[in-house]
Amino acid sequence: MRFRAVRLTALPMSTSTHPNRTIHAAFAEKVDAVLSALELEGALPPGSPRGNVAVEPPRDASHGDLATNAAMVLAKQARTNPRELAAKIVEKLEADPDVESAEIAGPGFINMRLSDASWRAELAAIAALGADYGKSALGNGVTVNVEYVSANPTGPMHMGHCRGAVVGDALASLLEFAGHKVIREYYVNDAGSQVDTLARSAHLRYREALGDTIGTIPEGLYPGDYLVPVGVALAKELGDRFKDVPEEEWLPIFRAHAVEAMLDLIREDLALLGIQHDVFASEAALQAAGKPAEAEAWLRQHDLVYDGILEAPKGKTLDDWEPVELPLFRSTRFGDDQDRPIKKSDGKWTYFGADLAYHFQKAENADALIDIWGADHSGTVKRIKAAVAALTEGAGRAIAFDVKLVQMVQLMRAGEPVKMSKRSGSFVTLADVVEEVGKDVVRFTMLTRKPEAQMEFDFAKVVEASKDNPVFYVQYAHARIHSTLRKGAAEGFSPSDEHIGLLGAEELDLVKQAAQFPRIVEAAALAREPHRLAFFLYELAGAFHAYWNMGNDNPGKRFIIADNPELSGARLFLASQIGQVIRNGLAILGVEAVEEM
RNA sequence: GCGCCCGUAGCUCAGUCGGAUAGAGCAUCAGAUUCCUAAUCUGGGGGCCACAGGUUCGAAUCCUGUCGGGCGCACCA
Repeated sequence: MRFRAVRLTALPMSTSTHPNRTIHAAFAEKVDAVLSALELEGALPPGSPRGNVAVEPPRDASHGDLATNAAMVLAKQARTNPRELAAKIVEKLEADPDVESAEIAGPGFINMRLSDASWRAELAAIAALGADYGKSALGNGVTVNVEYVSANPTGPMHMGHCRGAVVGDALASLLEFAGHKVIREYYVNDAGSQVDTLARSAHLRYREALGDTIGTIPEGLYPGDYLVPVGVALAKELGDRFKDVPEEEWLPIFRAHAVEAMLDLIREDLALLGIQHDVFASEAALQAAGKPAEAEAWLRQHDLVYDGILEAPKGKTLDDWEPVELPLFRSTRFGDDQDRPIKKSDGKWTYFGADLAYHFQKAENADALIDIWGADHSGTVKRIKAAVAALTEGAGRAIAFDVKLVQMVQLMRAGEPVKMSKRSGSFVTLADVVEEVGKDVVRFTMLTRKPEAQMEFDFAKVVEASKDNPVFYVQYAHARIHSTLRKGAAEGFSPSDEHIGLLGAEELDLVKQAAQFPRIVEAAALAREPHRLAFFLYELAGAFHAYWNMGNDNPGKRFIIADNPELSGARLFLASQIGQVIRNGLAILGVEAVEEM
């Protein structure tokens, strides 16, 4: 079976993966080398699996810079107890000039302190890599298709779409930064009954534009004003020849026009958030190209689609339920609770029937798929996972597929919920919110909670300029760094790595915190959780502000020391690199790193 | 009735493929500060990680069950 791409308007540019070795990766390799040496000496059986060996910063900084559980994980295989094995590991680690100290703690942890020189080298590495600092080769060029937003093209975007849009976009950027090729895709549901409703609503506005009195918009049609200009445009372009003719004659034409107009609206809304998709995939085009039929034929051939009758839903009474024979996909074979119809009794494809073919099409151009959905679609996750498994495994190429559910956002205004009603058309649009609070606030706020948790979005809290507001706090740190650099320049000081040997423990603590960035990027990418970056940035900003505050009481801790150009240069260099890391992180989240506030 | 997500401090939330004494902000309490590196600072108290079992050197984290909240549950999208 072979599907061709439908309207694959653009292929993503390949991201340059930048395999830079971070300090954490370098020390993980050192530990690994020690273990290999121990194998050669016979202290460890050769080929001991090391999958569970971790080298990471301990939770409690007083334990040192890095800790490893290697001795505890491998003690059993070495037929010894963890502390004894740890002693052997420690002996070898201590021989490394970059290891200041290595100690055994608790049940067999090994705590390491790294030399100041290695932290200074990491600081220099941030400067050398600049915007590339933190990039990872983790993704290994694997192409990931991230499908997000995919709102029905029946009107402008409202706040219900916003969280998924931001999370999806940040995730896409994160994966790119971590070495993946990414396709940002939007699935356009332009084949269902909703776009027919849209077409009828547009026709009404068209008649209105031609002078008909339309009165109140009938129940079941979209009442929003945004269709008025669509009607005007249609009247201008088509004249009055579709005014009094049967629906069959104008519906497809009006539908196509209206959908295109709505997509323009949506693209504008997305642009306000800084979001741009690579591909808008049309459901109608997919169907016109016969993709669902191809999928059905293939599935029937493999006994994965059959004609059957659905059982009546349990725990719910439906007055008009009657048994009907439909083509059903055997999703139960892949863990779903029920087989699912791919066609309706009128012969048209169900949403699922088309979606199944659509996912297979995506799988043809990518190695892994991610869908970002609203939590109200949680019930359909199993069936689509089943479909992807059936189609891709059947085609001999199993594809990693992940559905991320994004919970609803409760809009609040000064503690009171904002009422939204779709029926009356009084929903809060995304454009209104962005206009009121700004793109950066919307994006960052949406990323300060894990997506699967419900969240509140309070207009009042979110624009507050204080340290209680994470967006402000992080941006302020960056702005503060730049104002310091400006001030330094005005006084004749510029950042320089010449004397970074002058930086002491408190300054290096800042470096240690910033040096976590590459790890956080990888962990967030693996977990597909961009919000981890937001928390990291908040903490890094906090550490920077805390250091800054020391300068209030102790002028010797300020960045600019008038009579000490060497130290000033080194500290400004430090500040500049902290700024670089904040900038890199904010760039992934799509939030501007402002230089002034 | 079934499925998915969630349950961590008074509140809003983090918590690294299982790791050491479970963290942050708000609120509260006690101090500092009115200087300019504006849009505060330092510190304290506060926890049965919903509950009960299980897995193992070790569980907030994994598994099972119970309770509570959200979302969804014929061919809609």
